[in-house]
Amino acid sequence: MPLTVATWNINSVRLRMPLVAKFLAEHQPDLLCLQETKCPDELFPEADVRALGYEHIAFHGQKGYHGVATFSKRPIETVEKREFCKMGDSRHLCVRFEAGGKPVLLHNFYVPAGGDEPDPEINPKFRHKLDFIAEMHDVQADTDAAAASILVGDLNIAPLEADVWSHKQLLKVVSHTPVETEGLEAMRTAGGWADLMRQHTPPPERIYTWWSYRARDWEASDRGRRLDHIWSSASLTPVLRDVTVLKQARGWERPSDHVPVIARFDLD
DNA sequence: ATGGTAGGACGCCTA
Repeated sequence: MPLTVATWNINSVRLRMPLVAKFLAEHQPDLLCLQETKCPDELFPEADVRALGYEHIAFHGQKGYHGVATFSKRPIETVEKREFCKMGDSRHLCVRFEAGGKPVLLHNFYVPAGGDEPDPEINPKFRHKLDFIAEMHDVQADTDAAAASILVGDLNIAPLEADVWSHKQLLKVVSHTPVETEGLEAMRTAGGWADLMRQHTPPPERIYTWWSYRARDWEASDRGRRLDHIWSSASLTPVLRDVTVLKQARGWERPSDHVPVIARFDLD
């Protein structure tokens, strides 16, 4: 039985609990990391998640915005809920679990979207996004705290040309500007992280995990971006079996604008 | 060049 880890920006966990239930029933990942739960901790639907067979739950939420949560079939220990940029936002959650008899750290991130104007001088939200990525530099893949690390989440950046529907048309659009894409790649390599979604699907093959709500027909126009990511320490790349992007979830009833991404490892 | 949709919480911010 492979170890399976999934990530999904759910855009309100309470509204979309039926979709979470459908996804967990059909795919049964060992761990699921959600972003944009938009749910204060005291209102988190823990009982619903337990009823789906996920007994081990950690969350870091706030009212109205942001929020991350990690569900697991195996025991987890909350390691850290780190505050980035002294903003008081709930955008990170790190848990530890065991796989292959060894401890693994799992970081769940929701990186700021950054607003519309890609200029940090006039747009504080873009400044915040760049500062957030800079602060992520000290989240390292190799630490004394575990034998391996996984980092997942909505990083709100599509780093490669093959991660967007039009590289040229998105060069000045927040999520694909050079300062973001280069910043994210610099942070990823400095941290010792491997981009698992590109291990078996290298460019120029396109990968998207997000399609805007604003399109008349998201599937026909297919103007997607790869904003969601699964990274790991080098210790896990030899045991990566595959990564699946569940594109069909974008067509479910009242969907999130992001779809789940699932990585399977030959570990138990 | 613009505006398009969605969620939380109920006027407007964020994505």
